[in-house]
Amino acid sequence: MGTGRIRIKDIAREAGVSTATVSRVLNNSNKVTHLTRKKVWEAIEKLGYAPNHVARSLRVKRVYSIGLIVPHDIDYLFSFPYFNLFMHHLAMEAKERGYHIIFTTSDGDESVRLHREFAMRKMVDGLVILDVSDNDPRIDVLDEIGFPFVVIGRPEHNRRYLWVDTENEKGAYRAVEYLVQLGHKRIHFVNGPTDLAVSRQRFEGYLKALHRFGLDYDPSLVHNGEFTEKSGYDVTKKILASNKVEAIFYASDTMAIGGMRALKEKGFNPGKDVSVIGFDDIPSASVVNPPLTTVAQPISHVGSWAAKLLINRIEGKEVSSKSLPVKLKVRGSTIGGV
Amino acid sequence: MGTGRIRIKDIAREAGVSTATVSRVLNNSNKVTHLTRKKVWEAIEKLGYAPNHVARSLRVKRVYSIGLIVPHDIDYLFSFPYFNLFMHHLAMEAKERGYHIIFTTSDGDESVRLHREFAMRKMVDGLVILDVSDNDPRIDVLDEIGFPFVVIGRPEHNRRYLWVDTENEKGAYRAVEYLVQLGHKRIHFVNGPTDLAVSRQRFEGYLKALHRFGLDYDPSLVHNGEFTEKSGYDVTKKILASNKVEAIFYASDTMAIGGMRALKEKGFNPGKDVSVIGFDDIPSASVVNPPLTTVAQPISHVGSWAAKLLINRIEGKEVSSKSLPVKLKVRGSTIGGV
DNA sequence: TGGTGTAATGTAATCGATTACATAAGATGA
DNA sequence: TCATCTTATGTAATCGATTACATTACACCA
Repeated sequence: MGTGRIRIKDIAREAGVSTATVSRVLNNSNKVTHLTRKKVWEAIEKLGYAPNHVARSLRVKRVYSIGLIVPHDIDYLFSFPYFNLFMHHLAMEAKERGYHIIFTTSDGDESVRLHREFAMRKMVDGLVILDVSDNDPRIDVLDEIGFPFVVIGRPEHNRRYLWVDTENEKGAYRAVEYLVQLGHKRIHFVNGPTDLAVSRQRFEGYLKALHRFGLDYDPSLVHNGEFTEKSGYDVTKKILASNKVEAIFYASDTMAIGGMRALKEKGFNPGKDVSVIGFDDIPSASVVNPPLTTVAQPISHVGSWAAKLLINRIEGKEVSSKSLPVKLKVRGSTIGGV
Repeated sequence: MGTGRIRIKDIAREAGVSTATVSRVLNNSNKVTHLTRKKVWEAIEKLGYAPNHVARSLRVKRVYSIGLIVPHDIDYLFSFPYFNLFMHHLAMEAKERGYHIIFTTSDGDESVRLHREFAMRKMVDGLVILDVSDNDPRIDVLDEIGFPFVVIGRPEHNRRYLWVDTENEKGAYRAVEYLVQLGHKRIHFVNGPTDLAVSRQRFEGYLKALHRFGLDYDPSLVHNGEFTEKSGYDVTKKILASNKVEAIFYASDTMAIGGMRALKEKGFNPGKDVSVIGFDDIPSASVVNPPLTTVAQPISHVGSWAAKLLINRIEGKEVSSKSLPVKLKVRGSTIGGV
């Protein structure tokens, strides 16, 4: 029957104790008699009290929430695979530790200002940084303030901060390795934007695999686009205009799906006369035709590890960055696949 | 160079005014001289100050955030179409008004407790209720406390609360109407769970269209499942075991995608010898083969209207619930489609 | 010149919890 | 029995802003 207008003072009066004691009961301080504890809980039940979170936060200087500021351009939204899966696992792990997520969107320009504001106004205890690029100004800002954050991805090797990443290099390596095993020799690579670390890491894996299996690196086989369906389509059209193709490795599933559309339009039959591999394993990957062979990212683990590490840092515990394993899923889009 | 340890007091001292005046400048009170305003802003810039959001919230009794508590079972996650699109537009509209989203997950059992807690502890100013069912206890709880909320969907006609909904009935009507126009007479309907209002409303539209076009209602053509790919697959298998099929209307795209898989396994060719229509227009709908004809929901508008209405209610403005229009998108899964 | 009204600013209470410090009540031992 | 120590509880300061109310300064007019 609580209307929410009950304060700790009311509970103290009702139970015949001081507010300090009520607070101690609420926070499980051990220095309270069993009897008083009982009286206090009875009063709480009777009046329907729940402590005001804001007042508590002000005093303890912690809001028990972590911030997630997501660029709201639509491309990004659908290109970051499983975005809500990531977010759910972030939130679940956070809740486990008594935190929740504060979510907002930003367009590119205001993103830095928004991160700074979240930190300076103490709206959250820590921030998750998505979609990081080289020399990301958000990182400088947070570093300068000394505010806790964790980066999804790993932009530069010489920077020291907390990150959670997937094995991008190894994933690309595995994809190329598999294509080589199928007998392919000319392996096209449709990569993401060059200024993203992910792209560089996947390119590195591509290169290493070529080298390992004695294939020459041919720059004309490597193309950079955006992580979108349209870009995959466009780049593939361009490839088809001037090249023979036997195998294409796309740095994202959305690109690969666009690419398959272009291939089919030109009369190709992925999985029969051309091999296509994607990266991510988004939900659509298994429902397109043919089902897409891809390098699966452990997105849910990325989410929970991000929460775990960030909260550890917030609470002053020992932390170290984490790289999570990827896995090749063979489906129908590669020759001889399922 | 702000370390975030600057308080309003420091600004007051630096600018040679009182904290009250600083506060007035920050909140754009008109009763401040141009000169003092300038002095205060200079001090703010110089010391790198940003007001503490928690302290402000405590005083003004508003946290400028709205809560979104999402069930974390994976089925729901992928069956609610465009979940992140909804969420982004919710967040964008909210930000426009100076609010952000507090996001957390719950499993079924704790959901009611969590909603109550968010309200009672004043962790948010209002709540968005997703995935509502008949006699939803969350609604009773919030009503009793007198806490602002907006429901996505419209469970019962005799209840009075704020909701945002799409034209489910009209959408189903349009789907059936289109199938009839294609010449179909036996129209299967694979609906969602019977206890959801959405299901009832779509069923109502199905019935009305049948009636309007002089077709008899045959209960054996109507089936209830879950809004998942697997359920769509299973139900379709069952249908195929005992029925001839010419047209199937699925109450969700994920179901329709599962259904098409079952149809193809049995040698059917959607778009050629059988018509399939979905509902939602999720991203996958346009990439499956054949592309899915479907009733598109204006999810982004649902998000922004939810924010708009809820914030209006929070701020004591006039509000009324909103029903948003759907639209049939003809693609390749219906005979004669694109 | 003095009274009155208005605009700008200051003082201090307030929001609702937590917690440092003070105190009271028992327990213990000589 | 009394000094001492321990444990439970209370008192009041505190977190960092906003704002009701008080005050000052000045303009205006009779």
